[in-house]
Order: sequence, then C-alpha cells, then structure tokens
Amino acid sequence: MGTMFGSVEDYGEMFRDTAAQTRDPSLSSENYIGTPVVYKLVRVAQDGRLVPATDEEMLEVKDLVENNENDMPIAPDPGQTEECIFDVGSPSQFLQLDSFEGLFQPETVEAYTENLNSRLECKEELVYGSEMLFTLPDTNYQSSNEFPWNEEFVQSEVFLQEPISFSSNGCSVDQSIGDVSAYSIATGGSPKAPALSASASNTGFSGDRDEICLGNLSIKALQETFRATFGRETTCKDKLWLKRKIEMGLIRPRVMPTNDNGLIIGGQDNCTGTVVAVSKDTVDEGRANTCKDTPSTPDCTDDFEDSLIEASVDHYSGNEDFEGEYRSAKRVRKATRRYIEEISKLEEQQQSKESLIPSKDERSISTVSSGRRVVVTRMVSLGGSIIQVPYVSHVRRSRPRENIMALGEFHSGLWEVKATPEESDLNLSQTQLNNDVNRVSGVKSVSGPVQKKVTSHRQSYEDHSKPEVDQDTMEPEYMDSSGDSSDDSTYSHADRPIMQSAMRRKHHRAWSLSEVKKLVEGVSQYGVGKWSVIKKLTFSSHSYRTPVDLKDKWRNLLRASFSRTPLNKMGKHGSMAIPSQVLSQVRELAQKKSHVSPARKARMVRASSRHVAAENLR
DNA sequence: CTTAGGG
DNA sequence: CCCTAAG
Repeated sequence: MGTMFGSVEDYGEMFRDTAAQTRDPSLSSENYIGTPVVYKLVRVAQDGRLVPATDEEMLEVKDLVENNENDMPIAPDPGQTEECIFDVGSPSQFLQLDSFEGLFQPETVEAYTENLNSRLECKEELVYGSEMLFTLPDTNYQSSNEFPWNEEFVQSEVFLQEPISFSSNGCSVDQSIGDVSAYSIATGGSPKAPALSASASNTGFSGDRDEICLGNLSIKALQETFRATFGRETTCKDKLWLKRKIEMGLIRPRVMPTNDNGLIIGGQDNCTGTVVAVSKDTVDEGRANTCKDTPSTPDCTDDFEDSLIEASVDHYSGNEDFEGEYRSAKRVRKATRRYIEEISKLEEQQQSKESLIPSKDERSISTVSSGRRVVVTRMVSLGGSIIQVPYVSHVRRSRPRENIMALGEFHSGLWEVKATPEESDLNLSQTQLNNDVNRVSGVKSVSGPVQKKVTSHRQSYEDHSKPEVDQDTMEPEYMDSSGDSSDDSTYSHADRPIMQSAMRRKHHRAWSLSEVKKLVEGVSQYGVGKWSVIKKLTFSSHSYRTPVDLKDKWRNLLRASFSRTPLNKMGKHGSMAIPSQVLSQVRELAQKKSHVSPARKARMVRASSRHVAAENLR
C-alpha cells in the first residue's frame, strides 16, 4: 500500500486513540472531539462482500477530502464524482483502512461526504455505488472486531436488492437487516427506534415539485430550504448538492405511493458499477449518546442518522457500459437513505395491510408506472415482512430465463414421483416409475397423496433395473439422474430461487446409432406406434428415452429415410449419418404401416410375458 | 395413460 | 425436445 494508505491508517490509529480516551466515562461528555467514530472506506463487491479500499480509491477519497478543505468541491474526477462539499477537518476523520490488503478489486469509486458542522466528530457521508452491498454472512468482518456491523453498520439500499442475496445466506442476515433499517430510520438518535417513527417527521414535505426553481436561490436560502425539508441545519455550501438533496427530499415522498400498486422511484436507473461504503467503526458503545449530549454538536444525532452507508443500485443497465452511462451528465441521484426509509415505511404498511399478501415467500409481480417510467415491482419477503422492490436482477442478466413453462413444473421443489398405486402389474408400474423418475420433466405431476416414498420406489426400481437388454446396460439409471443433477449443481446456489425451475430442462441426448438400431428393432417387433411397448421392452435400460422420444426419433428417421440425399458421411449437424441400411429398414417398416403380423404379435406377447416373468423373478 | 401431430 | 389434443 502506498503512502496514502499509510497515512490513512495512521489517522485511524489516531482515532482509535481518541476513542480509547473517550472510553473513560469522565471524559465522555465534553470530549466530543474524541468521539470514537472511525470510518472505513470499503467497497462493496458485486457479490456483496465488503472489501477494503485500494490505494487508488483511498487516494481518490483523500483528494475529495483534501480538496474539501478549501471548501471547494473539487472532485478528482469530474466524471466520476458528484459535486459535493466537504468541510470537514481532515481526512483523518474519514478513513481507516485496516489490514485488508489484497481483497480489493479496483473499481470506480465514489464517495460523497457532507459535514454538517465542520467538526470531525459528526459528519454525514453519502456514498453511492451500484451493485448491492449485502453479504453479511460471508464476509470476513465477523472475525474482525475492527469491523463491527451490528446496528451501527447501516446498510441502506438493502431493500433494493434481490432477495436471493439474503435468502441464501440464512436468517441471521434478516436479523441484521432489521436492525439496520431501524437504525437508519430513527430520527431520535436511537438506533432502536422503530422504523416508522422516523420517516414520518421527515416526509411532511409533500412539496411543490416546481421546486426546481431552487436554482435561483442563494446558498443561504437553499440551506434554509434544506432545514425546512429535513428538519435540520446544514452547513453545506454547495448549491448543487443542496438542491439535489432538497429535491430528493421533496420528491421522494411523492413518488412513493402509499398503496399497493405503487412505489418505485423515478430516475432510479442511473447506474454505477461499484460501491463505496463508508462504515463507521464504533468503538464505544455509548457513543451515540455521548454525541447527542454534547452541547456543541447539535447536529450530532442527525449526522449519525445520516451516516449510514448508501449505495445506489443499478437495476437496469449492464456493467459494461455503466462507466459511460455513469459519466453521462445528468445523473440522477437515487435511492439513498431516504428511499430506504420509504421502503421501510412501505414495508410497514404492507405488514399492516397484510392479508392481501400470502405469508409465503411471495413474489407477486406487478407493473407500475410512475410518470413516464414503468417499473415492474414485486413483493419480496425480507426478514419476515413483505416489501416491494423493483423487479430486476443483475444475476439473471447473464443467464437468460429459460423456458418459462418449466417454471410450473417445480413448484413444490420436491422431487415428487408419480405413483401408480392401482397398477396391477408391479413390474409395469416399476418401469413406468423409472421413466418418471428419470425423465426430468417427469417430475411434474402428482396425483393423489405425494406420500409415496420416492426412495422406496427408486430403490425397488433399481433393484430389478438390471435390464436383460444388451448394450448400454445399467449406466443410464444412475448416469442419467446424476447427470441431471450435476448439471444443476453447476449453477450458483445464489440463483436457486429463480433458476431452480428454469434449470430443469431436459437435456438433449443425441441418439446413438445403437439406439437407433434398437429403435428400429423395436418397431419391427412391435410395430410403429407402439412406443410405450418399445420403450418398456426394448429401451428399458434407457431411462432417458420416453415413448414420445422414440416416436419423435422415428419420425426423424422416417424423414431421413425418405430424403433424397441420404447424407453420405456426416449428418447436417455433425452427427453421424444413419447407415443407409438402417434407413431402408425404416422405410420398409414404415410401409408396413403400423400393422403387426399375427406372428409378430404372438412374439410380442411372448416377449412381454417373458419380460414380466423376468421382472417377477427379481 | 398413450398416441399423434404440431411447434 | 416440448406441448396438446385426442382416444
């Protein structure tokens, strides 16, 4: 790490020292300057992990901070940062990097800071980024007390995130979220304050939208407006920032509907690819109170309230062009703490309204238009409650949804096996079961009680699954099923909720020549159209071939056999061409239509009974 | 459920 | 390969 890093770290140390001081009860009340709040610059990786900032990012932020000392919003990179005022004392207040080197992946960094009273003990930091920042369970912060999340670590945009992010991580996350949201909303400075208490006081401004004449206001006026809007003072001197902030404060409440059909914020699609999260490292438990009690820092609590991590999520644009789009001039600020508050409020409402929403992990999708923008939202259960979030997924982006029909097939998510209880012929039922079990889509329906134990069926099938059929013996059974599942397992578990059903597509399995021959043989024995029989008797070992498959294949063979150009060597699609001999055989059989000679019929019966007998022996 | 046929 | 309609 470069020098910057070192210095930052030093600052951090400095901070910790002061923190240690204030731990002394006798000092706590007056020594506000020593308020043990340590900030860390972290970035939220795409997968949600929190990773410490890199040198570059640190530099960037430092620039921000330093420039700020001149009270001039000089951003290191105009394209990447927004105007902002930083009238804080020194960088030391901001950053502390711990020993996280190596974890960081350089990405665009954006950090916005705002200090309301130019004191280092209280400040507001706004950080924007895109990819959501949630992954509590997997991060290593837990092993490091340097990174206490608890309630102090406030995650704001959480609710915009795809549910899967949490669901796969266990309930502890939900808990955390709960705490977090509560904290972020609390106005009274009490982290424990109920979510609702907060937003109410802030959203009184149902304001005139034509407030865009803010541009003509002086800084003073803007500050005043700010105060009116947010109920607190600000020393921010940046017009743009103030305007934006105020607009956000004014607009957001309006956009957020209070009913079921609503929500969703307009102009929320500006994108960012990265996230910078600045978290506060609370060294002292009683910090908040200490701060609040400090006479000379009236804004303290507000600041604390504000000093949560904020990140905006890009829902609609890919990562690729995010850079360009991000830099595009009129970026609209979006989804920050306030948005979260609203979400929470909405959540609250949802809860109270309840009854409308299934208690399940419901995902009702609805389309909502907000102004010009049409947004699809859906209900998502988060920590037991239901909230409405934009229906987007960056996960799915990479992997297009597959056949939707498949969605219906796996509702229960259980491998239900169709049972044929009334089936008199045990062997037959077994075999059929076999088919169903192995046929991927065969998992579909269940008639009657599902109680039939899958295992027992499977077991019994496997017991006598030893086919009397020659080649390719056995293998299909295990190979097939395991093959299927292994296919699935290659997909990220995080995608599970969404993908699980889509995943279930029957894979194509090329017909081998031996299979074709067998098919022809089967047809010759039992006749065209007796797919079920052929399947049962001739393809008993090929679990993956269903009667329909046979039929389809036969159709193809037929077509091929009558084709003028018998494809000499390789089939069109690279598959082995079917020997002309076989094809002629097919043609011959086809001509005989489906009718089976009495002799064949007898033979068939015999074969069948033989088969049955064989089965019974097992 | 099995077949046939269309997609 | 999937789906559906028809026995």
